[in-house]
Amino acid sequence: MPVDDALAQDCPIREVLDRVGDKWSTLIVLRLGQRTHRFNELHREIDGISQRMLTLTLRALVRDGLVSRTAYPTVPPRVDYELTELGRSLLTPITALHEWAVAHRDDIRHARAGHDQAAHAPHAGPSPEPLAAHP
Amino acid sequence: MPVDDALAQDCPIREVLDRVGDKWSTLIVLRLGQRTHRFNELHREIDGISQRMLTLTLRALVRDGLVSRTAYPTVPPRVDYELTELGRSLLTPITALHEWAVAHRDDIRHARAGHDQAAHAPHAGPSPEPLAAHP
DNA sequence: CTGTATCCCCCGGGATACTG
DNA sequence: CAGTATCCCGGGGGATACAG
Repeated sequence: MPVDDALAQDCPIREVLDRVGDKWSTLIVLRLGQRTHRFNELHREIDGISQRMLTLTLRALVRDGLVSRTAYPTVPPRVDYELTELGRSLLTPITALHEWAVAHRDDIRHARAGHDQAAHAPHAGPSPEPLAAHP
Repeated sequence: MPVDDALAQDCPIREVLDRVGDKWSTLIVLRLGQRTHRFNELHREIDGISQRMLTLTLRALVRDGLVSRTAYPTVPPRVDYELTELGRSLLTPITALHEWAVAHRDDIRHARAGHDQAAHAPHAGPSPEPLAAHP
């Protein structure tokens, strides 16, 4: 499929990005990629997530068929969340993304540092502006 | 590298997700993966993006060393944006993500439809609740 | 053409309290 | 334990106008 289609307005990648895009979904999927988790396990392990967002994000993931929810009618209640096969298949690309992040984190750090320093420097731009006239 | 590290609080994937996460960055990178673009070309081709967000997102991408900006001091001005090598390397994982999206868009659609229908159905859940007592 | 500067609204999402 | 229900604030981001 041509990439152009992916860039059209109603393209599928937008839907996916709306899921992968929010950090919580991705972090949850990565966690569940390790093993099945209970609600509070996720709550404890994913630092900074609020109960509300954990609930909402899990609901969305279940709705999209990426995560399965199993409730045991015991007291106290127990609910297990685990990746579906679809969810596990998503693990592949987001793991690739994760690996890229790890491999290039320093590149980004350096780029930022260099860029910020250039901005604060007194003057004399690092790159001589290209000169040209265009039609 | 163990995935656990990626799930720690200050993990690199969070930084990356903050970039890839917002839909605009990814769409811009995909566009620039095709070819160099001028400002207004991106503005026209990326449906729905505001001038403000295009500017801000491009600035962030340049700052992170993913995109290079070349301004020609002509009148009218002309500015070219293109992926750096780092940017092109990012293209690989997000293309993988894109391909996943294309391959599984229907799966998600169906999952959603099924889930929503089950919610609206009069009664009789589709999956018989598992019964068990746990320690 | 390529931005910058403002205004301003909306809602994402945190904090807190309550329930089955 | 596993959620729901409310309140409420900040800032993300659109619309618009202006500038080099």
